[in-house]
Amino acid sequence: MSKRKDNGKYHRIIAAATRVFAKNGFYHSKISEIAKEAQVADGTIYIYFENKDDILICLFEEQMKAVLENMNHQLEGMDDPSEKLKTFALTHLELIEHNKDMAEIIQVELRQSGKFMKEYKNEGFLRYLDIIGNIITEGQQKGIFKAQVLPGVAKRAFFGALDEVSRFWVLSSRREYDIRVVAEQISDCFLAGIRN
Amino acid sequence: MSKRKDNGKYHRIIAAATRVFAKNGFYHSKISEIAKEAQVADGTIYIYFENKDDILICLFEEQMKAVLENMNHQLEGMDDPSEKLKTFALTHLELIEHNKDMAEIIQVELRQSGKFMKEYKNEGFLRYLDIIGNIITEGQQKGIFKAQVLPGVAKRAFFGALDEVSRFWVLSSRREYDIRVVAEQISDCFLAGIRN
Amino acid sequence: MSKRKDNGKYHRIIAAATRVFAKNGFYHSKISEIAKEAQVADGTIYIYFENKDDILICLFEEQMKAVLENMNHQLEGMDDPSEKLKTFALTHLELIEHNKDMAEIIQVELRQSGKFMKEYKNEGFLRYLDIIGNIITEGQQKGIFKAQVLPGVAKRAFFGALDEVSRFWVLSSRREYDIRVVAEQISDCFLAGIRN
Amino acid sequence: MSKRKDNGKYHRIIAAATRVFAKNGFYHSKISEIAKEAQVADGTIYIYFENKDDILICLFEEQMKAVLENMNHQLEGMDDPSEKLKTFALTHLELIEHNKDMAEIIQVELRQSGKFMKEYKNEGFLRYLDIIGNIITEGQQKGIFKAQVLPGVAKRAFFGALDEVSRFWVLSSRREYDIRVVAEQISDCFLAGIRN
DNA sequence: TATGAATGAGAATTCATTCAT
DNA sequence: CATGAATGAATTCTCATTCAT
Repeated sequence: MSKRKDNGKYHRIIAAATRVFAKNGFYHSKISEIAKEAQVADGTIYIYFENKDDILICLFEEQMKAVLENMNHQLEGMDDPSEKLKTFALTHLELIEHNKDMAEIIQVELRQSGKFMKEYKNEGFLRYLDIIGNIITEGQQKGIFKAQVLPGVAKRAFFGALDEVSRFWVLSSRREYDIRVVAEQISDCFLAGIRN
Repeated sequence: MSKRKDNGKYHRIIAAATRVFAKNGFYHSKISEIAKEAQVADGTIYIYFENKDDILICLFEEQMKAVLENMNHQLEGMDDPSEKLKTFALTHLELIEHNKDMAEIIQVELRQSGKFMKEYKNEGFLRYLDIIGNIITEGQQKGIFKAQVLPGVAKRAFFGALDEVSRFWVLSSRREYDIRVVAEQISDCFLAGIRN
Repeated sequence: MSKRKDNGKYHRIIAAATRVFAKNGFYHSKISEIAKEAQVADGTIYIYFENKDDILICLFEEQMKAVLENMNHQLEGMDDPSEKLKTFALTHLELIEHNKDMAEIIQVELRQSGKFMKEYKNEGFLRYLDIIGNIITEGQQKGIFKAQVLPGVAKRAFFGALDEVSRFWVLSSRREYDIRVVAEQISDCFLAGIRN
Repeated sequence: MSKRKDNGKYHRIIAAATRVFAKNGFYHSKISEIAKEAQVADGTIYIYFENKDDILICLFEEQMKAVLENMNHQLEGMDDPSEKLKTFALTHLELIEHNKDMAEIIQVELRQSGKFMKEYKNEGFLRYLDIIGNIITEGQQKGIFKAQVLPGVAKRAFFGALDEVSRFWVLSSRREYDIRVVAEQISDCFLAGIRN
């Protein structure tokens, strides 16, 4: 595909941007800093990305793809909806723990509206939410979960609980509680709340 | 640090900024637009605020103060921790519903790290969370809530659930579910999860 | 109209741009150089002009207005179309001689198409041409000039003759012929050509 | 200075550049667009041309050579200076009509000073002008044209008249008058003006 | 010769902030 | 206190040119 190098420049830039955005925030990050971090010329970035915004979007989609695959892989072969939710919670928090930079960007930067989010239909995220929604629906069909629970609300509530807990994690950077304990508390509570 | 020599101007600027920030996002909002919206000269803003960041912080604290007062007022005279949590949920969502601009800013803009959050110790928010924490502790002391629940985790989980649901609200701008139903679903589920 | 200075900044910028554009050509002129030449900050230019292109357009229109007024003033009170044409030629060349910078810009820069000319309907110039056209028509009505001459062609031919001669002037910067002689040669030849 | 190792590539680039420059103007044309239009790699252009400026210069000289040859060929065998001038006018306008792209570049782009024209001694053009000059001198020697006419001025006036008329042609793209009529009007007028 | 990915100098433009009035 | 014209630092993005293949 190329004559000269190309030593994974695309991914090097994504990786560099992840670090830089996490450190400074999107709006305080300079293209030149990302370029330096990626060991690439400023102009090179514009070969691989449309503009600064595009880096953030690609970064997010790239990551969301991996996150979705990983989550689906973890849930594969599971039958019990309750177990699935527990696994979801633990997997999510572990992910956050192991990708603090990424987590911070997703939680903090990508939530910005500023010509973002509003127009950018965040499909990856919606599919992530739907994994939870589907588990809940499945549980209701199996008669395990209360029928009156609204999956559209519950999936957001469950995700929101995990997210807020992990935001605390990411931003505070001190680990007050063990991740397994936190995951358990949240999934147990939630399950107790929706189980018949 | 900002001179609060009222006159109306201070609050007019806060109100204008709320609208402008909500519309464009913090980083895409211009001081000059806020000034125009507040019917004030650009320079005047610097009499009442240190700089652009300061507007956002003041805006947030001003609002947080009101939110806290309102919430405490709603909970005043209540005894049953379960009722309190239900009231918290409903009050929070009603607040969001009636202050979309404000809600968007708090949820979206203030979460930005970019030289924010990290240094800015968001005490108002922490006190808001502690209202939930205190209710849970109280419930545990009364033997109503499970003792093994960690209030530090649970308060964030509960808030996170409400917050994610309301973000959906704010950003989507369509009202798929009734607020009272949503509040009930979340508090019922949570209560079922932590009650003995 | 202003609190602080404003010492003719608009015209100072126009004047500076005239010099800078004439020296470097439009595309090799930097805003910062114009700013320095005008003793103004770079940003100040954007208070008075939309962008770099706008400077050139305003510069041209400003000048065209003056040129038109001057020409109309010179022709005022004249009756004989032949005399008028002679006066036009002399006035035009004198103008060029006294405003070399301006002349160079109009002749060279403004002719650029590059997103220019094509869209920018150059009304000032058209009105300038029409002065010639009207003189010719008038002469034809008076029976002095040949009826078969097409004013729409002749006005351009006459102007083109003057223009090409003066381009030579401007670009060569050496004065091979006296301006009065040149003006006379051209108007005499042209008049001999169209007179009955 | 440019290697003319033909292959077709050299002329393909010239032809592509002609189209691209005419469409966008020199400064808004990108090497990469010319390369694409010529079906050649960007780098290949630098094998045949020194730099972007060089393309324009070569383009111009290449064209001027053809124009000169064509004009000399048309005038070959003619004796009467008047006939020659008429032929010059018609040939010139026909050329413009059949090479609008080329015409636009010569008229518009090449007139730019921008580190051009001033240093670039445009010999082709001067020789083109001299064809006119020589015809006039010849006519004067034969006693047909007025002796007091300055050939150095008259050649520019005649060319300028044709040029301005054809600029109108090129830029307006609508054909208000027939080319033969226009050529006739201009040469007739000019001849009437200089003939004894 | 031919290629086209990579380079990086360069410039236009923005906008928070200041300060003379 | 209020104003808003002026400032100029800061940053994105472009594109001619190079050079390893």
